Amino acid sequence: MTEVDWVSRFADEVIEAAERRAPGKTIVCASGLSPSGPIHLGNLREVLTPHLVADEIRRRGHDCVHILSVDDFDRFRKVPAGVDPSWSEHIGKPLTSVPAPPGSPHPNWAEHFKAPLLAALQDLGVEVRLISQTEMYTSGVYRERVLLAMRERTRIDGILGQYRTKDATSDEGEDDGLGESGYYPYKPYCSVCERDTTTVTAYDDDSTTLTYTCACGHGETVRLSEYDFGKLVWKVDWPMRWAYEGVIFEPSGVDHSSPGSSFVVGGQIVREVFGGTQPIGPMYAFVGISGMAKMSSSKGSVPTPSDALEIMEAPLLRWLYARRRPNQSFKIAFDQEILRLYDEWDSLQRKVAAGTAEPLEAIASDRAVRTSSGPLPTTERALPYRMLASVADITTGDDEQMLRILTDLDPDNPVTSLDEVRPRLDRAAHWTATQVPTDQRTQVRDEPDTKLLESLDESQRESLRLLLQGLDSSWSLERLTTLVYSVPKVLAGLEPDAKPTPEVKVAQRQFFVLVYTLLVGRDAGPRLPTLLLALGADRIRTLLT
RNA sequence: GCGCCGCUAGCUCAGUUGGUUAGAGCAGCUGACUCUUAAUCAGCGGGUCCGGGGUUCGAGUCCCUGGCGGCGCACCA
Repeated sequence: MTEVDWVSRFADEVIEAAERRAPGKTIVCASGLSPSGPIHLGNLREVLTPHLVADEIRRRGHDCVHILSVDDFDRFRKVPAGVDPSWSEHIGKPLTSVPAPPGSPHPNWAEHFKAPLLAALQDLGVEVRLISQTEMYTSGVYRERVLLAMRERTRIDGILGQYRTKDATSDEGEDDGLGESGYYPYKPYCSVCERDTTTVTAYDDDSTTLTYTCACGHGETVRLSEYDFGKLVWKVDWPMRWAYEGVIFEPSGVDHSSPGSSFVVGGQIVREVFGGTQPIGPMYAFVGISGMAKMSSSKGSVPTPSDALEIMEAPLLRWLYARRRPNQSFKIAFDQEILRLYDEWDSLQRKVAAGTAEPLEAIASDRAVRTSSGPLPTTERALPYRMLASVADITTGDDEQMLRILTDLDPDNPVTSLDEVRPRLDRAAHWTATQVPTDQRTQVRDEPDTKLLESLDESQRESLRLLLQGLDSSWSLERLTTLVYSVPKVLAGLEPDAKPTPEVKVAQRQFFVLVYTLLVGRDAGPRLPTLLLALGADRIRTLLT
């Protein structure tokens, strides 16, 4: 078969471009993230898209590195809701110079948001070479490029000018050489207050002396060839890094698709100023969330990769990103949809095992379950997520009870330890506990429904009596199953193991509804024998009499 | 105003360089099942491929033009 997915197509393109641009050298795929706040599932696409492509390139035997640039040298822009307003004094400082939010174990703001992402990436099997922009700038490795950009500032200003649309006539005055109003692609952080509330007032190419004033009152003249506390403005910074790292592939969000956006402008700057080439850069669409029980967006609590990994296993999350082309938006299920999603995944795994999966499906599955370094951890015994969620629901996640129920499930091949069904069980339990609305949780009644009990007719009472009578001698999942189905038969005068007539079937339904109503206050619930087993005989007696 | 993306079955999406009767999963319907992991299995029905033009022997696919929806941009990173 010659079916190819989007990952493979990009890999073709990247390998070809790499051979043209830098034959024999390690292929560079790149991602960039700003740790200015929680790194959410949309940002994950910035990492997973190059990851999948890089992984495919490696699978084909090429040298390939995936770099992850962390823009931790960006300025702290605003204090998010929920953080002490006093943090506003840090606005303008590099993210690595801002203290982490209160209570965080991390040394600074950037670390605080970066750490959980790195943990998630590890779980996802994503291997990257981390690059801290703070380290890069302050260690001076970009120095030559910074000086180059300053020397070329007029050219850069001209390029940027081509994309400026706002009343170009008003304050336009050929101000190229005029110190104060001149354009500088570099912004120093103030050496006293650490903020970027600075203005460059003079620069001399030969001596590289740069004079700036800061809103804090400080002002000084430094030698840019020695001063490393500052950075290129974003639209110049990005192309500079493309050239520096030799990036061949780096996607970007759709917000970079506008005219005059950094990706478009960057393409011109990297060519004309840095003598580099623009990477292949698909735009990826946004990732939405379905469900996410009542998380008010005003609180700014958008789900992160770590949040997703608490309710689903890593291969499943990888699958979601791998099976859709980058330009398609998709949603990640935090609501009931996840049950369907897991069903679909399990069914796909069965098809793959049987060799009956569609080629494209099989490819997506393969990208989800392994990387070029090997397979991702899986659950040894992949019981249906739906069932695990149910078991967690009625036992409220109690290990002992869950094990008992799971053990009784299949007596011929019993679950002997919860570890067999982990980590999937933990994901399902966590989902049940955190995402299922309380009105959909199984809520076992505290008190008997006396009103309903009193209104029952004689045959209904008799059915309950028969059930209670048989409880003790039927205390296993299988025997309880037999018991609950036999009650209506006996009531109809048939043998307990008689073949059910249509009338009996109707009676069974009604009986089940009655028991469900009395136990959980609804007309349906987890499979009845399972529910009974979970509740225990005493509780059942209390509620049914 | 400008730009990017999307529009195919009730829903979520496949549909390869244009090529026979447009596919899948879920949902739905029907049936099976001494009988239910909030099931399972088998089968069935279901589409003006957003509208309108054009190119072509042939268009879901290419071009133009409207519409609707999402996202973004205007010297911010």
